Amino acid sequence: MAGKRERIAIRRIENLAARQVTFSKRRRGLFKKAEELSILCDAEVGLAVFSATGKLFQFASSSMNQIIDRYNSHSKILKKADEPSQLDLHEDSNCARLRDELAEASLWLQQMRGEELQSLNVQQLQALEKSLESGLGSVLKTKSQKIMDQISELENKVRALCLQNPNIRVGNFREIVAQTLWFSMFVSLTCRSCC
Amino acid sequence: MAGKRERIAIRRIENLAARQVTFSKRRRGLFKKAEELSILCDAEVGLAVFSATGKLFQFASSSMNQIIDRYNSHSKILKKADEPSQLDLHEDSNCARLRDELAEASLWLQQMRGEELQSLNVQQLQALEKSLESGLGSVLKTKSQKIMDQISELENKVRALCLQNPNIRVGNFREIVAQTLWFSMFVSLTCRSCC
DNA sequence: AACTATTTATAAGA
DNA sequence: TTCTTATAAATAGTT
Repeated sequence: MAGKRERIAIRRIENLAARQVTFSKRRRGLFKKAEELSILCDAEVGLAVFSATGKLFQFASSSMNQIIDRYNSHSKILKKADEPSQLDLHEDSNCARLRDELAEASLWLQQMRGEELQSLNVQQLQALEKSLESGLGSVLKTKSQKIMDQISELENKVRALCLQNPNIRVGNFREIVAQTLWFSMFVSLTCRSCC
Repeated sequence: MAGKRERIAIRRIENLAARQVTFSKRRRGLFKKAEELSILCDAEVGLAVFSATGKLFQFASSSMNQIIDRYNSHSKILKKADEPSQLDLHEDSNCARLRDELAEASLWLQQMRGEELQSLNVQQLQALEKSLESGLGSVLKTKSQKIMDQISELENKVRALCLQNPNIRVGNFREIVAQTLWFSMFVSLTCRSCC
């Protein structure tokens, strides 16, 4: 019949076939639990497994590169005074400062894009929200202005054409444009908050 | 008596305390299984877990750096090979590259804050707008979640107090809180988009 | 942190 | 490999 199961000791399985079967089964179980942990507990999880034959299996709740980046920035802090890496050995203080500044700027960028927010408290989130809203306002204003500029430019071109061609009257311009697809697109781009 | 256990759905545990307990339990289980797999099946295993609060937990059957190196050399085949690795470059050019990246990151930050927008065209402004909106959405979501966590934490504390003090009924909690300044603040912070 | 009723993972066999 | 099943192991809810 099926499995009279016994507990096994945790050491290398000598039999190749058994080792491969166990690898396949336990690998699936491990990846499943990794994913469950990331979902249930809102954790970022990265898992890489190389089989004895060299094949790579991986799981990442976000992306493996993002997790490796986060890992590096974390462990960099932990081993500040430890053995300096090859890069750090020849690095002058100016370069190190650049690195710190870049790390800080990157974190800010990530947070403005909505990542890495868990370490912020409610007040900090509130401040970030303000900043994003203000930035969004400026962007919308600039975009509208550029679109209006483009419209005036077009208007000038049409006016110039009209001077050469008396069959078209300048006063018609807005009406003509209003009937075109372009104008409705402009409107939808410009007035996103009001309509 | 102890645990009448039910199966749970695999999605984010809303209650903060329960989430933390489960994280702690399942994390231990996951790391144990990762180690067992590496020993039983002679595999190289690397596992990194960031808690929702940003804390790092890791396991590596050899060393994490070795595993990251091996991962990179594996996945490098899949990626475009024209990307110059920072290890291949001399320190000076590495430092110069840092400077460039910092300059670019700074410009991005400025632009997300609504400065230096004149050099962007309408399409780029549109993309920036999308990014800001998405970031703002995540920030709002995270903020709401943290506030709800704080509320359930408070709720748990009140519930505990009620158990010790029979004069207060648990059912009154929301009504009591609803009368306080705090609750109205919570509501205004949480429901900015709906009210 | 401990306790257990249950669910889940899996070792061995088919 | 895949399925089955007895059993070991993990863990959800409680204390």
